[in-house]
Amino acid sequence: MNTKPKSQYNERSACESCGVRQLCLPVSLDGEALSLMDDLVKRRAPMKKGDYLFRTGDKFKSLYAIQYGSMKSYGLTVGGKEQVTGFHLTGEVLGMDAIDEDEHHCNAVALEKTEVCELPFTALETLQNEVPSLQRDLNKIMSREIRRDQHMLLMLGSTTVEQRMARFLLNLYERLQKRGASDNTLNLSMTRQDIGNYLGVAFETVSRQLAHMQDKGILEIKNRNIHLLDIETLGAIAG
Amino acid sequence: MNTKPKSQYNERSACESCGVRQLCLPVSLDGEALSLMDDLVKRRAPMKKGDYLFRTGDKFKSLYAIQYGSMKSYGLTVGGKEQVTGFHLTGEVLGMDAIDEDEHHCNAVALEKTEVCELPFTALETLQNEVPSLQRDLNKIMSREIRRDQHMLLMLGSTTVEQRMARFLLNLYERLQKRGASDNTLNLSMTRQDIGNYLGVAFETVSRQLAHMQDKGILEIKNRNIHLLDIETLGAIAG
DNA sequence: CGGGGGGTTGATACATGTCAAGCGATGTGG
DNA sequence: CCACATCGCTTGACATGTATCAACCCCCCG
Repeated sequence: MNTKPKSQYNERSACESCGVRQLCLPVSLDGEALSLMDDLVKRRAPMKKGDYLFRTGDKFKSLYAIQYGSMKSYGLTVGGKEQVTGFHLTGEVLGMDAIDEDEHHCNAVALEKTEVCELPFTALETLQNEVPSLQRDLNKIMSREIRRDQHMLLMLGSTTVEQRMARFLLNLYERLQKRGASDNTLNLSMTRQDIGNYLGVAFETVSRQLAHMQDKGILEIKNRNIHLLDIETLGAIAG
Repeated sequence: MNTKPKSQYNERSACESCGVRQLCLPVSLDGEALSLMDDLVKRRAPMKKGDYLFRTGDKFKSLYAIQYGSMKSYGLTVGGKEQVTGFHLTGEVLGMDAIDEDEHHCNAVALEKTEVCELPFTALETLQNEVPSLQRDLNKIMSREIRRDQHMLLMLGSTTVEQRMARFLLNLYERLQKRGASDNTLNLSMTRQDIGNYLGVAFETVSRQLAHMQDKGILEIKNRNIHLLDIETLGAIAG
């Protein structure tokens, strides 16, 4: 049904709503280039909680930009245990780890109802040749991902669990702020288990740390909603 | 003295010896492109232990490829404490975190006598336009860096220190193997303190863990030389 | 309504951080 | 070239934080 040229316009809307403009920011594309870009963006059927976007070993085809929802990525240790490597929020790009060896090196699974835009990579590379500014943008997006990961490393390097927890929460907070969140509430889509796995602590410890922070008046817990009350103190704990 | 065109040939040699061919691998450049590439690579004076390659806030100008030696990169927490984010060995590329916002976000300091090649980034981007394969290579290099960092995250996510230690050692081992190391000896250029900081444990614990592994016959410690005796067991501990 | 997964909380053992002392290697200045 | 100072490393003792096991509750979903 979507074979008519007009359908491209649908995709274009899709693209814009999925935030390609935001994602690629600072996107320096002019109208024409943007249109070319829009043409290559594919929509994907919405995923429900637990659906996989890709798995370890899958052939690399596309980058994915999260339109709404959230995902987690994880690898398996040699022992076969799950090891969470990251959480991905609306507006962020996944799959860049796969460019090098042409296959994915982690599993990406939706934590809630989630929709992504697909950016076929060969098309992206071709377009890169025609539009130098796109090449710059892609470099920047990848650079940002590198910085994000290194920031995480910095986060996890702390000795005390309280610090890691504080840094984790602040990190989520900042990422949401960047996306235009107005209030101080984090709607965690991941389980305590995921958080603990990610931070390298037992999930009971996550629970206790949160409770402790609540006691100190730093935040308020309502199931998976964390309302941050005292961001300054949280920052002080983070170090 | 080096103003004659011939001097470019020196630089070319420099480039090759610094491993641009290796670094950019799979480098698909043909002779002409490689020559262009060589032209843009700059040599840098050797650094001695403690010299800085760049610091947080420095304007981003170049990527750097380590010709020989090793470096560590670290950031500062809000509290002003050092937080090691990575160790970089011969043949690896630094500085990619800075592309996005045009300034460096960490400090890079030599851990021993070290020499790097400088790859001025604007020149690299220009050349990228002329040589599409270079663009692919750069994408791949950045992708590899992303994967490296995510692998580290996976490493640090474990609860037991023994595991982290094992993963750390194996990681170094693998990186050296890739660079053609033949024996199983790690010549650590970083202090126990750096390792502890990086792994999020007290440096005394690093010391004890190593001693413990030595007791079990997994490795042999001679100051900063770690001779791996039983890599299988080490892998089993790593999980 | 029942079941199950996720979350909290408590008790206990153990691992790790911290403080402290001493050792060894390295480099510097006399 | 040696002596000394310094830094890095190891090892011990102790207190504390965290993992682990277990019981229970809550909420969501079927």
